[in-house]
Amino acid sequence: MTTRAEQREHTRRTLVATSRDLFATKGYGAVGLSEIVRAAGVTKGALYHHFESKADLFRAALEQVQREVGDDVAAAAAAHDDPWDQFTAGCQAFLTASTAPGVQRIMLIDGPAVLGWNEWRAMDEANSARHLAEAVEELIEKELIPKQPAAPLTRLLSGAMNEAALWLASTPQALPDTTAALTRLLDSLRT
Amino acid sequence: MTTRAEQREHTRRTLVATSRDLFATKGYGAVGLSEIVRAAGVTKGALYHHFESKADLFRAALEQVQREVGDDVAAAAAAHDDPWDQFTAGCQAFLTASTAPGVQRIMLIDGPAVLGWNEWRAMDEANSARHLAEAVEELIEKELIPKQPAAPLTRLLSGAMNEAALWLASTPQALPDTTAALTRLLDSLRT
DNA sequence: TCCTTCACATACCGATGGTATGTCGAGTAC
DNA sequence: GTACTCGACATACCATCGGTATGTGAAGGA
Repeated sequence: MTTRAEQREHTRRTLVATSRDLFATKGYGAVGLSEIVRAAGVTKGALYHHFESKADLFRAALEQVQREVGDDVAAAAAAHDDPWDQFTAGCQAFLTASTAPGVQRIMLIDGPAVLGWNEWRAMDEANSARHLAEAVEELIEKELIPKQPAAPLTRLLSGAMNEAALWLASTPQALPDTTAALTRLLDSLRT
Repeated sequence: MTTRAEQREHTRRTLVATSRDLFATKGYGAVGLSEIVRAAGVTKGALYHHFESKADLFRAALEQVQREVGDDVAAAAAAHDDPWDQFTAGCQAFLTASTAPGVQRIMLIDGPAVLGWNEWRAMDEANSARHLAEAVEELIEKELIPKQPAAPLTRLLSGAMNEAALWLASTPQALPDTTAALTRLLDSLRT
């Protein structure tokens, strides 16, 4: 026998997981609710019992993706002691994680379009991009990077890596050149 | 009396112009075809006579936006003789042009989502971002930037500036800090 | 045991992107 | 100048979509 809370959690999880797959492979606009509920084995009633709109369901999927990427970045950084090594390792880990299928489309393409850039940014900051901001702040504080406001530089780097990840998705053979270029860029920032 | 070619060109222009305004202010998904044709003073028949889908109309609007931005960048670069000055002036011009209303949403948010990243990239390369690629190649060739493949660095810089433009839209007071950070980043690349 | 509540399922709605067909005037051949 | 063609739309229509209102049966507290 399954308790109600278990059942609830199970349905919600399935909904997020299946919609995430569909959103990632076909894009938000090309996926209908009917397709989602069919693949999840529930009805539209269930969907609207858990989420208040299609965009709200997408938001849940996006949050999951961002948390996964954020965890990957944090884990890669934690493997080093030196702040600078943590920083570069985290950046490379972000590139790798973002190139994985099931991430790109949701996190970098449809995210801003569906939720609006401001909300997307807020979520990004709260999850995956938070580590980048903290790392940059620390490097500036320890003067491994010239004293300057942290936020603008963080955004520049975040944008550069986002774009690189998108490019790698369609040009995977450019991975070595791209990581090299990123490393060169980061190194050139050093004091 | 108006010739047929004139009439044709006129309706097409108004369609692109009005839809561009609507797309820019409300976003692609939130604008209906009925709203577009009403604002343009034509019917859906006319729209589908000129464009084969809503996305195709968007494509025309995007192309217009990109060309304008590209022209701005080229003009700013042409005002200088030194290659490095051309480069930095073009980058700053891109930031300014992209921050203008009626550009951001279409070019940076909805563009990739509606047309897919690959097509968006191809259009970007063909129009506004072409100048950046050429500038980077020239700088590398003249060894003002260390010898390296041009494409990856171009993408990193393009992404950084796109993100900066989006950030400035919601945080206009950060303009001086952001241009400073960009300048610092570009300078640090120099040989 | 009863009865409320919750987790859905069913049935339905307006609006949307897209299409098929109708219309009317500008161009063209004679 | 007349007749015919064709292109630039307008009108009418359709399937599907996101979203809502209502029904239902089982869980779980009293």
